[in-house]
Amino acid sequence: MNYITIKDIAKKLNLSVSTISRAFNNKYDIKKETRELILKTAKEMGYRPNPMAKKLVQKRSYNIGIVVPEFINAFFPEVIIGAQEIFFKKGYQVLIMQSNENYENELKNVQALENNMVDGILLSISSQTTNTDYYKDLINSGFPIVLFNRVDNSIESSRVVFNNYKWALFATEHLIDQNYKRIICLKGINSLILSHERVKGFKGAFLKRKIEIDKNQIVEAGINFEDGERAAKKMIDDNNIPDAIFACNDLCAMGAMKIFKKNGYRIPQDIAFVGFTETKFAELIDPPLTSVSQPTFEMGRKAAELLILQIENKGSFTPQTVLLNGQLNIRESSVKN
Amino acid sequence: MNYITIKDIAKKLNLSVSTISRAFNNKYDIKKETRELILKTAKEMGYRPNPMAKKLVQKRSYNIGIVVPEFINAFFPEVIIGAQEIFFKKGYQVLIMQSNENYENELKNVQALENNMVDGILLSISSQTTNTDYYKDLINSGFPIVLFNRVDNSIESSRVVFNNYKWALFATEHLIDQNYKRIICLKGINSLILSHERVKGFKGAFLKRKIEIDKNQIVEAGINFEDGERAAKKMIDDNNIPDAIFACNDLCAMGAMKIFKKNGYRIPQDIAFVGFTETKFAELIDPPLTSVSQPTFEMGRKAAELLILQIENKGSFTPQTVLLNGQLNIRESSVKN
DNA sequence: TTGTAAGCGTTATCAA
DNA sequence: TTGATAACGCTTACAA
Repeated sequence: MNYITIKDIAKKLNLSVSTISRAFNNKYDIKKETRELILKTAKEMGYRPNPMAKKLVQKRSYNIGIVVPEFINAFFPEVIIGAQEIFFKKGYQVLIMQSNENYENELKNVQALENNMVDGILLSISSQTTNTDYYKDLINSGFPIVLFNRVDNSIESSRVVFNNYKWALFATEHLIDQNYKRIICLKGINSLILSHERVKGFKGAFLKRKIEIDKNQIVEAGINFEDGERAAKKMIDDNNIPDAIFACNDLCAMGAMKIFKKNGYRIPQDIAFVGFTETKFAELIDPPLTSVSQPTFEMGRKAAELLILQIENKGSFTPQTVLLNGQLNIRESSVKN
Repeated sequence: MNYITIKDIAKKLNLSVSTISRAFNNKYDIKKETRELILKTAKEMGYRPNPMAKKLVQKRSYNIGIVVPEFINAFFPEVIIGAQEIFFKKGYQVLIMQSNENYENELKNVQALENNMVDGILLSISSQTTNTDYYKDLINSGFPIVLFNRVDNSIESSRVVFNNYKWALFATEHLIDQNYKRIICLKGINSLILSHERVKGFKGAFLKRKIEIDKNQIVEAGINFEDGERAAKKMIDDNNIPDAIFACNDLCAMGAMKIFKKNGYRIPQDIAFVGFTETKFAELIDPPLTSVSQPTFEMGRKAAELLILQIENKGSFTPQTVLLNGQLNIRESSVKN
């Protein structure tokens, strides 16, 4: 749309293009008045620097790639907003890709971003990603990658993760404190580290309180509504009814709640519920669901900062891990009055 | 990461750079064997074209901007995925910005995208946007913009919208057919055209069935859960209880449902409910909510196609409007058995 | 069918 | 403090 270049400004002011260029990058010496004149004229002429030319000569794309497994729950969009906030301020553009929880897509996305010469990538791996060799090679070749939320511990990179252990422990303690006795943990997706950490936190709470725990207290479920429904149905069929449930995921909790309610169980009088990864609906359902909320925007901001740090200090850089804290939002579903 | 250029290939094969370039853009004459040799060698050498150089000389950024009002509900993320699918195939990168339902942000986003020299913008205006002069000027200057979902009819551009009128009419007819008599419409955000269209559809159904309609049947509510709660409370306080409610938004419907349920009303026996803009939770709540679902991904795809069309046929281009159809998902909330 | 060379809009080196 | 000029990697007239 805009064809005014530094050449045009140079011609108009009878200066050289280098002077014009310098006026915009105030790291060089230039007379104050000249500089002001140039800036003023540029504005008048409606000049806008051409980012492509700049990128070409600087051999930097100022593009960042973000690869997430899904885009439908509010979680990742919120992380992305947080990250974008930081990148935008620092002059980076963000290219967002989603893998749809599929490893092939994920790999393609990363490669597409490489082809677009992004300066770095923020990556949250899909639940189906088991082979991370490509990412390891990429990192070893010096390419800046920061993992967030869904990480693989065998990859040596900076990472931003939620303290799943600690908050699962707190959530479980909350149930123990309410004097619930038969507490069940609904486990999330098996392939994700964060699922295991949450289960570990669940166990940790019992350990801390010196209460014995039975392995039947851990039930494989999943992260979807249907997974919770299925798990609840099985408990009812087996006539194995707990008095409290800690679900590793809100949706799963909500599915189980629906089935129990349908079968006449009252919440929390008969069965108490605690969820994890607060969704917007936690407080809207009946009864409102106690859940652990995560600092999504903060996660994005931190990840972005780590990546920029790495990009701008290539070479002298050691991977860092940021562990984020959350909040236990206690609501009716877990409190007998 | 990758420093192999066409020069390197040229040197290695004793050819000129132009021949190499031509091998990759098969619109020029070039001997088949040379071409194949070049492609093979390029691959072996690990050559990747530098997008910045290409963009600089072609004076095209191959960047597209998408500006949405929010990012939290699944609606816009899904539209974006659909759009990205098309753009990606055609070699465009997508820059996503969100205005947080704020006009100032929206304007800043559009201007930031202009500065990044995007080739075009997909825009869905915020609920607070009343002044669209900037966008009109931009369009008049020849800049390709396609509006989607949240549009302003005074802007002359291509647009992709949902047929709100038609589907609100269908949804309302569904209630009339069930023989509900006192039907209320909960209206959405007043500043959005789509709210008015849905109300028009509501009225249209009565007109079609030759049933008189009272203006008290339209109640100002909003699009949030709390808006629905508030509206329901008021009806209860006023002792003005309908036997069916058509809410212009699922969340609003769910808020109202919660209050009525809490006050002992049964759904659908006492009050039937129909929502709009299906959320993932429509079928998960109790009872499952009848709602109109929209083709979100399709909306993104169509908008992307229109924008590409416009970008690639600059000059000879007339704005088009695409009107999308949805689906009425009938569930328990609106059907007495 | 291939090569030469100018040019895209910047930055950056060197000289003045 | 400023200017001339090469360079970034590619495309594209024009020439051969």
